[in-house]
Amino acid sequence: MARRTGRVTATDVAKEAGVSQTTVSYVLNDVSHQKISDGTRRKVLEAVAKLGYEPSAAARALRLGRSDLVLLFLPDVPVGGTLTALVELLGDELERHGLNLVTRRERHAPLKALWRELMPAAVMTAFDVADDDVAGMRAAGIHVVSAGMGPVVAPGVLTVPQTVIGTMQVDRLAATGHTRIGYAAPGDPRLRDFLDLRLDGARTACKERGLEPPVVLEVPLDISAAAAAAEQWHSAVPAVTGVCAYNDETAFALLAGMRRVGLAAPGDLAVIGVDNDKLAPFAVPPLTTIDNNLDVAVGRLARMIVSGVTGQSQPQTPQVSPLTLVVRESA
Amino acid sequence: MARRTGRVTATDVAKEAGVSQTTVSYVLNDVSHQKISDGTRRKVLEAVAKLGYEPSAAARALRLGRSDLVLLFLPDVPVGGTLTALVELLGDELERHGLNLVTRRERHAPLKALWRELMPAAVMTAFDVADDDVAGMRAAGIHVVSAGMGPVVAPGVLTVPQTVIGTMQVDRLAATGHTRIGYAAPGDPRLRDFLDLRLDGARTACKERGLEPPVVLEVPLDISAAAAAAEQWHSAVPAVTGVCAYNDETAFALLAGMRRVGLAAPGDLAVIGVDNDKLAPFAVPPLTTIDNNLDVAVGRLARMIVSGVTGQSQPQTPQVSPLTLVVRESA
DNA sequence: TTGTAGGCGTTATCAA
DNA sequence: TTGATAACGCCTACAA
Repeated sequence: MARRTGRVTATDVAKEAGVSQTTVSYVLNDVSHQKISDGTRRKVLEAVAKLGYEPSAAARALRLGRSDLVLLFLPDVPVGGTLTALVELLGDELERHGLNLVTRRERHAPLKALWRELMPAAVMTAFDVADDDVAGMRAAGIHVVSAGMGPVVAPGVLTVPQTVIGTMQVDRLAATGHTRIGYAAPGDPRLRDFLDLRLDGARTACKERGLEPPVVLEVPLDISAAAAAAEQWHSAVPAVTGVCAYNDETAFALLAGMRRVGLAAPGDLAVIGVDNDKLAPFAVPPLTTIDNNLDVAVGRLARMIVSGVTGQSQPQTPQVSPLTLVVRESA
Repeated sequence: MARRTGRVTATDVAKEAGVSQTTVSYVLNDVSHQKISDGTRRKVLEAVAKLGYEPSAAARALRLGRSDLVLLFLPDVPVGGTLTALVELLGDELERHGLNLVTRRERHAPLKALWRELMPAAVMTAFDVADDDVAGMRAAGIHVVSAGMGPVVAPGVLTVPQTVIGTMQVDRLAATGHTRIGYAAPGDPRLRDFLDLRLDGARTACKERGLEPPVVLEVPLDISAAAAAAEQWHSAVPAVTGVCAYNDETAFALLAGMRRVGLAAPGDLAVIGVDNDKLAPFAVPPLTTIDNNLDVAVGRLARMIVSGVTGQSQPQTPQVSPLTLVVRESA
């Protein structure tokens, strides 16, 4: 008695097609070193269609020692437009290859417990990850791809160079004549790691140009606080005339604060963001920003993963995500 | 010879603890009808910790006939803040209960193939789903929860009443003295279904108040186009003085367009959005909008799912997501 | 070219 | 209170 659950199994298909279950498996996975007669193949496929058979992912994973899951570990930061887009794009791309994306936040699950439990085909981390963790996963036959943010450049790593972001912001402000630079830091402490890197980039760029280091003020997503920061920059001596915002959200808040105290961009204070948020063109004035071109980066990541999983080991050269300046009116 | 893969199995734990593999299973799942002596339990747990054992999700799923995956089907619309938040919140909540969220877009995968393949513990759909599909899943022991958008009110369904959104927008405009209403439709055709419902709500509200039906214009995320629409509303006879925007994005575009042609909100044209986007307070002027309180709604959904999966069948009463008006300055 | 048989790691039934 | 043992559905040497 096999049939206790309502599930249609490969054995059912075999019975329906009048062949052995082995043959069904061969047909479905079209094994290269096996010749299947056309008649047999057709019979099997018909039976599959007729019964509506779907292979059990669990059984397959158990047998193969790896599932068709791809684990995405995200840093524990508030999801902005950037990470959202990453998840969406990646999910779409992977599912096109029969892979399923499972997303987790760093904090909740110890990385190791999860990959051991799930036996994913690949793990991707959106932050730099400890070398021995990577080694463990690789040893278990899992393909690891990480999107680091630091200066690390290694095989299997796609680097989104956070420091360069800060540098590009300062470059733009300097190019438009600003010599006293401010930096608008976000309120959320969880963004600390990213902030430090971007800020580093900005500091370096200032130093290289012989400018004073940027004047860092916190600009939370609150108009009053943003207004206070704006005034502080504006009334400093010498006055800060251009501000790098941590991201577009912060830039929006800053612009709103400036408006409240009668300061205009870019005249009184130029503002440049990061992310090229969907709403950036509609800011007042339209927001100049840095676009991280995530769609391009994610395409590469997805390709790395897919080619890794499907065996054809890609060149695996280190990749750096392209950053572009989007000039509008605020800086 | 068992050890071919590097995996630590329950058998390894048993050997280490000097008990049978069965006992390990009992301890780990603390089966209620089984008494385990404290000494045995301790030995097992120590062995688990020492070896770093993690149960195989695949084996478990195969044996149980259901995995710990929860399948989320999203409508094929551009992910706005709303859906993003939903995915994030739901994922966080579920992982707290050991469930893993897998997200798919409607278009790509036929619903049926996917749940048959994955044997998920639960399926959640962010749209109304065909009754026989639901029946099929329920028959397979899968818990189904859907977040419908229509007027359907059924057990296991959380309704986000899209029509009410339109109604509330008109209500607000009417309450502030507007009698000629406009409706700003988004450019993306994939939003059609949502649009129709929201627009219906707006139409109904107008009719009930004895107002003309809303003047519908398309406002894509493009300043020039938005400007043209704004002028058209403003110069109509009688002039449209208040506009319901499909969502906050559309509202931002509209406000930007108005600015370009010298129209001010709410004086020349009042604008009310939907979503309470993070950036809404920073619009010029700050955007009045409808908040769908997704966090609340998602909390309920997650609870429905978790309680369904863990067995304790919740009341399962139909739920309606709470909508609130957030008054700022644009309307 | 097709079929037989064994095992992947778990849970659950039954006997000890 | 504990331990053998049989599935769960699939893949894959190996035999026919």
